[in-house]
Amino acid sequence: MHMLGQSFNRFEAKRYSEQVAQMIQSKIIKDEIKIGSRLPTERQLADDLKVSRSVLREALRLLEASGYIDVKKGPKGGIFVNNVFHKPISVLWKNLADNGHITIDHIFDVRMQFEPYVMMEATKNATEKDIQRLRDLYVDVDAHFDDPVYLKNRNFEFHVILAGISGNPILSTFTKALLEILAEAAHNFLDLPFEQELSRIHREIIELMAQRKLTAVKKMFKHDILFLKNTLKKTVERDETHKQSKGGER
Amino acid sequence: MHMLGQSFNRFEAKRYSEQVAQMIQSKIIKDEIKIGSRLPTERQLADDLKVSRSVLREALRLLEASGYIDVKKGPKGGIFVNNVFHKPISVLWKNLADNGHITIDHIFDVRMQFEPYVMMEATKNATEKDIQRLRDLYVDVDAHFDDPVYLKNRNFEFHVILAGISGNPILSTFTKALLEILAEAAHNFLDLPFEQELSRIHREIIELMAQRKLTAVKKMFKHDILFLKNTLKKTVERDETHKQSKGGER
DNA sequence: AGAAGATATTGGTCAGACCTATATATATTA
DNA sequence: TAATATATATAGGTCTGACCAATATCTTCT
Repeated sequence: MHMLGQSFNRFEAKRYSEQVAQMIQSKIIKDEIKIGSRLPTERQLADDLKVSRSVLREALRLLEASGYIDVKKGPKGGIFVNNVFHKPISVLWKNLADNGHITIDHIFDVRMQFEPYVMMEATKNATEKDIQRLRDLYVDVDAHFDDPVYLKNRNFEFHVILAGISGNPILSTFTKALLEILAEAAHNFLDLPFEQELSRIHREIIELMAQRKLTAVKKMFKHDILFLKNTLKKTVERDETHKQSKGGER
Repeated sequence: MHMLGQSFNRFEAKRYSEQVAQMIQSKIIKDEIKIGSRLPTERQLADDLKVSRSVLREALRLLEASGYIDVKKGPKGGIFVNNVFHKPISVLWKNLADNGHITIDHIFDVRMQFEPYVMMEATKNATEKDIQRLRDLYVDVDAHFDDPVYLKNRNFEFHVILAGISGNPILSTFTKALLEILAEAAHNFLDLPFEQELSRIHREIIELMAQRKLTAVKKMFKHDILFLKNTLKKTVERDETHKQSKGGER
């Protein structure tokens, strides 16, 4: 690799892989590469950037770990750009939860601490368009009211969009990270009545937001989180107790 | 690679590189690999794990991005394990701050929101040993009271230790991430009187903690953060104004 | 003793081969 | 005709082995 256009970050990064990752990241951030688009193949990209495929791949691992891209195999596969703030901080985070170093309580202590703030900021900043976006999220929900996966995805997305409306990229990322960790810690818990109730609460929150009822929103939102917490704790604890009967030791 | 001991995460991860990364990560977390120790060379490790060096290196990039390891060149170089919660989330985060997508305000909005909570939890949970650890941090500070770098490191470490005492790994990681981003956004601002004042505040906080004066601690801590914010904002804004005279366009 | 240079160690990069999952088209069969 | 095999091409995943480059340490020369 001779030179990647310019130098980055004041002093040039050490490895080519880091430079490549930062360059692609910059282009994504600056919207020079559209979200959802597919980058050239590994071989092509490596060639374009004048680096070996190994270097390119190490760069991809970085971008992937930070959630900038998804990589899929096969034809119609490739390297896809996705919304930065819609992706987990790192695959390795999940492992933390799985190792028992992060508990449900840890997660909810943090959520209770700063998601209501996210909620407040979002309510203050929300434009009519934002509110509409939230409503749209649940517009087809009645048609899928028996589909737990559909509901779960909506309910997840709700929090992500909210963080986005807050206008603070850090909040977006943290929120997303927390939800990802939570999903892992809760062993991807899925329950229809539970998701239905969450949808109901969320839609109620949206309308309160539309009316800018700050206090009510905050109260409802805390209710939302606590409801989630209690349900999950019960399930997970029940799981833990039954664990002994399962063979897998790891 | 035939099999890495066991399978991970319920369903096996896709790539070997991810499996390797998770395996090494697990060993670090379980303390089977000591912090500070040096892993075998890339060639040796790849050989041990029955994977190619390429796969091993992609795994290293993941671990590095998540702060689990440091990699240095040359003899006496190699792969070093470091404290997970003492390292930045990712090199790419820094780039975000550098691109102006994350501002000082974003960072401090978040810090103000949840670091006081960290402070509270730490004060509640702190053992005598914890307090002593904090005092030790500043024990040699008088001898280095003219050394801004020394002070800066202590003041940084203070917040990290505090998050550790809180007992919530998520808070630790977020705190560290915020501080790393901040350092980048503030262009590694360094000023002697400023660091001296921070040291003073921190030592005061430690003594208030020792006496479990919750309210006083919280108040002092907020003061600490706001002082930091205001100082930084002034400096950074001044920097921004002078920017035009600098040639580098990037 | 001190400076200059040789050497060994370890990560960094490269090139090219082959493996594997998967979407799509084609052929086969009920 | 419609459902189901089977072939094929695409794009990532893995492997090998070579060579480059930074750096700590030892050696040699002044």
